[in-house]
Formats: sequence, structure tokens, C-alpha cells
Amino acid sequence: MVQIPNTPAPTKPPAPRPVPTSADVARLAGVSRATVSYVLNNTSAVRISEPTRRRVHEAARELGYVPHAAARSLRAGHSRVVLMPTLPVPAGPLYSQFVHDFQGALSRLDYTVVQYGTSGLRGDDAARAWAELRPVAVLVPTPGIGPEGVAVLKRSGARAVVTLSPVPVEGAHALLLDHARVGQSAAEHLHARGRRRIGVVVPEEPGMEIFSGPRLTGAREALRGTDATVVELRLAYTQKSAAALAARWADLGLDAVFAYNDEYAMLLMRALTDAGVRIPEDTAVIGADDLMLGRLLRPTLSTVRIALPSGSELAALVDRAVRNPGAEPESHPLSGATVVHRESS
Amino acid sequence: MVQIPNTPAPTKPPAPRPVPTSADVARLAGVSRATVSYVLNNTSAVRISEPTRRRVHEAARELGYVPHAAARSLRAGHSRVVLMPTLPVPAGPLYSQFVHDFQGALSRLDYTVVQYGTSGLRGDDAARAWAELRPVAVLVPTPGIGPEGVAVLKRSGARAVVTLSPVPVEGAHALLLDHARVGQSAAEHLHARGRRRIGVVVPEEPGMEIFSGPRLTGAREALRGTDATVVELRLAYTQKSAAALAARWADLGLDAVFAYNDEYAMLLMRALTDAGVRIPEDTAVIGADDLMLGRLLRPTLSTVRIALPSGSELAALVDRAVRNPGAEPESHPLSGATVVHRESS
DNA sequence: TTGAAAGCGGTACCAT
DNA sequence: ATGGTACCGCTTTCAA
Repeated sequence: MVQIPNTPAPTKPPAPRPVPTSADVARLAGVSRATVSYVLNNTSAVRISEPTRRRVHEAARELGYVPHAAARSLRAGHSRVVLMPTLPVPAGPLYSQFVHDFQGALSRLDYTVVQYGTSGLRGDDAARAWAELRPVAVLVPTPGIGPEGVAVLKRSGARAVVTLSPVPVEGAHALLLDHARVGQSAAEHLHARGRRRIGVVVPEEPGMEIFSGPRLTGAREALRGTDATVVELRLAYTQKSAAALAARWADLGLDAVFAYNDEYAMLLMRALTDAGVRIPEDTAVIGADDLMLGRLLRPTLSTVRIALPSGSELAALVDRAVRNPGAEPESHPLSGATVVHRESS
Repeated sequence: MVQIPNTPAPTKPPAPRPVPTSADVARLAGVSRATVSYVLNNTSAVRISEPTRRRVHEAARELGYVPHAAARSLRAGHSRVVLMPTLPVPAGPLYSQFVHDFQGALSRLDYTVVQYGTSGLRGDDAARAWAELRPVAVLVPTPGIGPEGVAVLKRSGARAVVTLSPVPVEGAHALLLDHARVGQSAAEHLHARGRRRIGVVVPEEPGMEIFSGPRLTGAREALRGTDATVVELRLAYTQKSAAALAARWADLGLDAVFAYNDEYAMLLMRALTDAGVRIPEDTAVIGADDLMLGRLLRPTLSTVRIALPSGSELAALVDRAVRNPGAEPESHPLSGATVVHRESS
């Protein structure tokens, strides 16, 4: 944008050249818009002479023409967009990897994955916002949608809705990912190893309750009716917070702790060790998510492994569902949660 | 494509009810499409009687009407979409946090962030694919775009293009994020601490070379002309690979290693320690990214901190650029890379 | 207060 | 081998 000095032009915005359209290309090439469309899309049903093709391509290049996706899909009546609302919290390593794989697999199937940030909206409002994009499929990663939400999406043309959450939702394919099971498995493991006063870490970071709530509840339920007790421990992901918690450890009198996930477990283990608490002798520690770091710590960290579906499996499911929208929604239990016992417990 | 009902229709798909449009709402409410638009958008320039409003809302609700974003923005001639191509590799914690913040900040400014997966395409093809969405702004997180790409985007109506990469790109705002500086700082630090045979870890995971290349190069350049030598060390993010590398450690005769980032550093430190290598006595280790885990390890991990811009700062920059597209592109050096010296080096 | 109609940028049918 | 044109769903003048 070169400022031309001698133009006084008080209200002359930088003359935003209008975006070139296919009509502009047609004009420049001296053909019709139809021909432009045929050429640029390599329409096989129509044969266009080589000289014309060349002229069209030439004109398009010269103008820097780029087709307008919205116009195209408006006309087509459908898109190949698979929508994925972004999580309300920063993604962890597990989820990042999953999204990456899923995206790769879907793009190999010629879909386009769009992660769409809808902070603020919840429930059916969110579903409506997603539906405005007319995605061909939607993958909802948290329990952020109900039956009406699914209905809205389907009425708006979504051929498949897949939820990644603990409970199946009417009308949607379900990947049953039960965070309560994580807490339950952890608690059962600790109880089986003879622990009776069990702390459960609940992250203080906002938004995290979506995952931490069920994990806590699951632990509680697993120990209901036993001689063990559960103590909720609020912990922020800072060394300060961990040190403060460790300082009251003796008072808490806990002999075990389920630390929400491996990262919080690492943080807490460090603070406990520094405070002279021996792991696992004084207090057993178990995390979750089976991150690499748990294998690298000393003592190695026991954890609850929770298997996300492989990206390509899920992509295949989505593709199947899109091709055959009539089919009954599938429900896939995600192989629950398995305890990986290591040294810390 | 209307299916004519009296056709025997052997394949009768579940009669996919057509998606309701504003025309349907108008029909049901007994008003014109214009009125529907006025009511649903609360157009202030026009006063619609209360009974009519009610009827329209009623009809919309009954049909489950959701406006068609593509049609709307086609008509409007613009959108509030800020496009962010997804990284070619799974996002790390640093980047996840950044994206999360950026997204939140932008949505507070009434933009919509879309992460768009364009695997496979590169360079100008990718830019064209992005341009098809007619975003109002684009944030390109890796050196994946050149001046022509920027030009394509701008010609397609993008009012701001921001790159997050080592070198400024003509026409785009730049957040200068110099990965070479990271390697350079790490190498200088190790050299200053008396180390002379310095290994540099290069992840074997595909796609990572985008970041690891510059880090390696930076280290090389920092030590050029000194008495120190650089050895490139390929390492996959597995314990096996780390153990294999540790097994040849004596042969390598290295007294220091820059481990690409904190996660690889942790992996390698573990393997080295298990192999009897003392840190930092025998070999100094430094990572990068200043993740929490580096503070939790023992010995604590030296690292190179690289500051991403805060999400809200960047959101503000984008907003400014969108409002004032004529302005000269800004170039913001991202406070380089600072060494955080801890016990491991 | 409401409706008719043009038009945003493409695509694809039907002529020529 | 090409061109004319209707139409996708929505917004927004302009009239009534």
C-alpha cells in the first residue's frame, strides 16, 4: 500500500480493490462464467478447447482469482466440513495428538476439519452456532450437547454427529469416554493396595471441572460403602499451590492420592518429596492419561490409561456415518480405563 | 433435486427433510422473507409489530430454523472469521495455551477463530485454500507462506495477515519468532559454561524439522569459529530410542547436549542417568520452552525460554489491523530467547 | 408495518 | 464447444 503523497484525499481509504470473481475472469478471458467454471473445475462432462482453457487459466492467474467457498457450497447444497468445537480448556498432549491424527485421517478421506471456537455459548446455543456452518459432520468432544442440540444439527444437514462423552446422546453416535471410570479405577486400585485415606486432586483452573468432576465422583462412588474415605484436594498448576498442599499433608493424614492426571501428579509428587513425604511408603500416588512423563519419573508413576479412539478409526466411523446417514447411531465404549501399576503406588 | 413422490423409489433414503430456510419460516408465519430477516436479526432500522415478531419466532422455533452462515456472509460480503491453519505436528503445551488464549481474546472482540486443517498442501496452494474461506484475518503459525501467498490472501479480502515465524514476509504483520535464536542461546550458554563437545537433539518425528532445523542451525552458527563442535543427535520420542542414544554416549564423548525442548530433555536425561551418566558433571543438559516439568525434575532443567505473544496482545493487534488495513505491517520481535539456568547445566 | 425484488459468487442445466 | 440463465439462502434497498 503505497501512500501517494500529493493526493489530499481526506476520506480515501486505500481503495480496496474488489475481490476478483469468476465473472471478472470470464470478462478478461472473453468467455462466459459457465466456461470459467468448467475450466477451473475440470468438469469432465464438458469439453473445452485447449486455447480457451489456456486463456481462462491465464486470466485467473493474472487476477489472482480464488473461488469463494461460501458461494460454492451454497450452490452445491453441502460441504465436506467436519466441525470440531474446540475444548473449553487448553488441550493436553493426549488430545492434541488425537486431533492431529483425526485431522490427517479425515483429510485423506477428502474431508476438511475445522476446529471452531465457541467460547461463551453453551448447550443448544452452541449447537445452533455450529449448525450455522452446515457441517457434514460434527464431533463434539465434551458433554456439551443434548438431544435437542443433536436434532438441530441434523435438521441443519449434518449427516453425522459424534459425541465423545460419558453418556450417549439420543440420535448421535457415541464414543463413550467415561471420566468417572478413571476416578473409579484409580480409587479401586489404591483401595486394593490397602490405602484408606485417599485424596483426590481437583484442579483449580477454570473449565477443568468438566473432566475433574466426573473423576472425583467416580472415585467417591468406588469407595462408597467401604472403610475408605475420600478427601477433595484443590490444587492449582503452580509450584506454590503444590507446596502449600504438601505443607498440610501431615494434617490431612492421607495415605494415598489420585492426582487428577499425570501432570498434576508430577507436580504434587515433587512437592511431597520435597516436604519429606515418601512415595509410595507414606503416600501412594496415581495419575491418569499415561503420559510419557510418568515413565520417566522416579519413582515411576502409576497411572490410569484412558484410550482415546485412534484418529483413523474415528475418521472411518465419521465417513461411514456420512455415507449412510440412515443407519442407527453406533455406541462405542472406549475400552474403559485400565490401571498401569508402577512404583508410585 | 426433488424426488418425485410417485416414483416407486426402491431406494428410499430416510426422506432427508430439506433443511428449513427463512422462506419456510416466512411461509409458516404468513409473512415475507424480509420480515423474517428483520425479526430474527432485530434490525433496529425497521419496526415490526409485536404480534408479527411473535409469529416469526414461533415459526422459527417450530421448524428448528438455523440461518445459513455461508449465505449470510456471501450476501454481507465479509465475515468475522480469523483463520488459523493448524500446525503440521501435534501442538505442544506452550502452543495449546497460546491458541486457547488467542481464541478467547478474539471471541471477546466478536471474532470467530477457525483452525483449519490443511495437511498436504503447502506454500501458495495452502494460501489459496485458506483464501477460499474469505477470512477477515489469517494467523500463519509456521513459515508456511511467502509474499505471493500473502498477496493472494489480501486480494481475497483478508484485511490482515500475521505470521509467526523467523523472517518477516512482505505485506504481512510479523511476530518474529526465531527458533534459530533458541539454538543459539542454548549453545552459547553451554559454551560459556566450558562445554566443548555439544550434542544437539533433532527429533525423528516427521514434521518436526520445521522447528528443529532452525534450532540446530542456530546452535551451529553460535559455535562457528570457536573451539567447540556440534554433533547432531537423532532421537525419537520413545524410551527405546533414548536408551539407544544413551548407550553410545561414551563413544560420542559429549560434555553437553541441547535437547531440542524440555520434553526431549526429560526423556534423554532419564536415559542418561540410567546409563550412569552424571548430570551436569559428565554432561550438561539444556532444554527449551521452559515447561513446568523442567522445574520439577531433579536436577532441575536448564532451558531456553521463548515467549509467545500473549493471546490478548495478539488479538488486539489483529483487531487493529482489521480496522485499519491501510497501515504499514508491524514487525514485533518476540523478546528473543532467554536462557533459564538451572541445575542441569 | 410489510412485501417485492435485486444481488452476493458460483454451478449446472439447456440451448445453440 | 460455448453461452444464457436459474437458483442456492440471505439481506437490504425501495415501494406500497
